[in-house]
Amino acid sequence: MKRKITLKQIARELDVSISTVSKALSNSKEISEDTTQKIQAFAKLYNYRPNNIALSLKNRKTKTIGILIPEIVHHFFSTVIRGIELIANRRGYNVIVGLSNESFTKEIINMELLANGSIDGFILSISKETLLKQDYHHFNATINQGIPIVMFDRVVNEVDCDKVIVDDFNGAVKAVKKLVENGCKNIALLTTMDYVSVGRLRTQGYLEALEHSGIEADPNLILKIDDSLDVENHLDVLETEIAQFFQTNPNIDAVFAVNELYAVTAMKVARKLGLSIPNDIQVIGFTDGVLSKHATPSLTTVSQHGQKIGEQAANLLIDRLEAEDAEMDQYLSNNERKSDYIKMVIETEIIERESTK
Amino acid sequence: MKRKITLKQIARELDVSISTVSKALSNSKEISEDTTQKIQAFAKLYNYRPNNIALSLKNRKTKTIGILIPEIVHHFFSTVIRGIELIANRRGYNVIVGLSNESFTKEIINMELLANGSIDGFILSISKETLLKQDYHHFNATINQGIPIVMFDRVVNEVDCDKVIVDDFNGAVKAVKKLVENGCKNIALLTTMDYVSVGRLRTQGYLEALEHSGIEADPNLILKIDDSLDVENHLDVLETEIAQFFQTNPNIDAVFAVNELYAVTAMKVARKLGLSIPNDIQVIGFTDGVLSKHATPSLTTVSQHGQKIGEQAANLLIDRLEAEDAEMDQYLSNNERKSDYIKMVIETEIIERESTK
DNA sequence: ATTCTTAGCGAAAACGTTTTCGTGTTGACA
DNA sequence: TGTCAACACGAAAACGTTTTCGCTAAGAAT
Repeated sequence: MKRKITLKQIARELDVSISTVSKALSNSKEISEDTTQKIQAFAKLYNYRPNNIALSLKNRKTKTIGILIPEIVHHFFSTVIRGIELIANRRGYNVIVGLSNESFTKEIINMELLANGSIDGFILSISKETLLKQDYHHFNATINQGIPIVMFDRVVNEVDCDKVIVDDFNGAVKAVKKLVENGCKNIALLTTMDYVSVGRLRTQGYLEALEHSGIEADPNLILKIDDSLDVENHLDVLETEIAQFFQTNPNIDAVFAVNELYAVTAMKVARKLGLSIPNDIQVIGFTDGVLSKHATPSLTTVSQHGQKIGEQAANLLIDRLEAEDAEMDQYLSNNERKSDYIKMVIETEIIERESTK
Repeated sequence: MKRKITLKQIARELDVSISTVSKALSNSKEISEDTTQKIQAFAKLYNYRPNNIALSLKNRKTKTIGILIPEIVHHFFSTVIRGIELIANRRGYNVIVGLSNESFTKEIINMELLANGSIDGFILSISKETLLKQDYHHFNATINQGIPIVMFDRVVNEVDCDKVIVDDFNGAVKAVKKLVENGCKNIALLTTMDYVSVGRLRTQGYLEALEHSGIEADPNLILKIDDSLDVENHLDVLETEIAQFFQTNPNIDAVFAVNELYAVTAMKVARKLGLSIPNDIQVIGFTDGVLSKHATPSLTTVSQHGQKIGEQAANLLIDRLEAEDAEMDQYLSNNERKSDYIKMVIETEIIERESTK
């Protein structure tokens, strides 16, 4: 087992100073061609690579981005990560991933852990518990420490930073309008409790589209599902709830669901009740994941372009990180270069499949 | 914006030496109670936290694990990550994620990048291209540098390291035997090309189960699908291929598929052909993902326990890392403590759902 | 009064870099 | 021969820690 070789070892071996080795390897013209050749050859032979940690310490930057998300086993979040990783790698950064598991405490712990030098900036999506508590001090604290944050999807006005969001409102509007155009009169909404902002926005979009179409919203056609319990493992609860909903409202001719799971479950339940999709009921879901694509019938969805969100978030963060460098060079104080944060909105797109006409 | 405070600043502020501050904060009894109190109070006030990078450099260990996987938008891999992250966090480690995107070159680049001090060890699953090329020098090189590797799922005998694998062979055997017990006579196999080891093992399990049940394997009932092309975006190709397969083999009464996608697609195609599941055809898939759970009918699968794999892999790696520390303390050379690598096999489990009787 | 402990603290090295600033040697030029 | 620039290299600081070792002063022991 040969440990990685260091500058010091090369220097000793070749009987020169550490500085000389360093300079030679960076092709400084301070060093004679002879020595440079010799050193580079030796370095190549022993496969020398500078130690990242030492560089990080010296440069006071790690070239690493911290990603903090509520859950990784989730199609949307993993596509976002893919987007981040793509851009990050292309621009010379690594990504380190932390999972909050929707927990406020784990979110804080993870942030503090990473904020102590391990990363240059964060890309994150807020956990449900944090949204419930409405306690955002840890975000502001890290920003105050000079560590920039880019939030995506689940964002919040109380924190001043770059944001990349899905146009949840308009996505919902588009979806519901499509159902209206397809002739639906009694469009049901399957949504979550309101504290997750995206759910609220989608609900608002639903209402807006109805109003704009001259249809009066019927509160009976809105089913709010408590997602504080682990729905994935209580599918039966979800199914019976939706079944009851359908039975007490037999006039429903369309369903707009704020996520994929609700949508496919609604389809499943509908068919069990003898309803045909899309003939009796048309369905559109939010989030274009693997379920939608492979469901039978395949599900028309509002695609959020997760990968694009990740890419934009990564670009925003890295832009800001490198702008900071430039500012340092130009002796600009933080006050002069006033923080004008960007809120980037990613347009949604309706992917038409078999669950609508 | 206040940058994070350092030992040096505390020392200057309180007019003591850096050493004193460091010792006081670690409650060394070299320092008087008075001074300790004063320093700790000050540190708390300014929210002092030691700089991770500096610690990493000093201790020559980063307390981070590098994960290298072919693809993140994939239910199995994300559950593995979740398992790794769970254990890693619990044992005081962070995880940094790299994606090879099934590319040999990206795999190498990522490894070299992280191996230069950024991480203490790797947990990885080999990319398809690497498996095709059968070039594993980069794995052996990093191991030789003293960086331990734990491989999972897609492993290879040519590299000497800890491994965590699914019992692909027995999983397939169990699945096919179940189909036989359910009365199926003509069990089809939907598999991939052989170079991905897991596909090969599952195929072998299929053959073994048939033989053991006294059924002669019919080559016509085996469909090898070329997964070098991006199947997800060429679903139609997959569907027609399977449709043809069904039509030329109308005697098929069961399907065993080596992954989830093939299985649900087979179900979809079967139903389009007017076949009923599970009455006309029973289906079992490998990999228990989100598709299986929510398909209609829901799919009976061989669960791989991805999270458990991740947990075991993380434990193996961290155990080895910390064993190294202990060895150092005991002045044991690498030769004495001979590397006896562990190959851990995670048993599969059949999750019965609606696609079988 | 002298020596010995011991408590309490600081100096310095080390981890692996990069970079600034010297410094000695050479050759050219006056 | 003396001066000067250019060349080639080394010493040292800095990034933020931890830890070993040494030092001083005070009190105890002789």
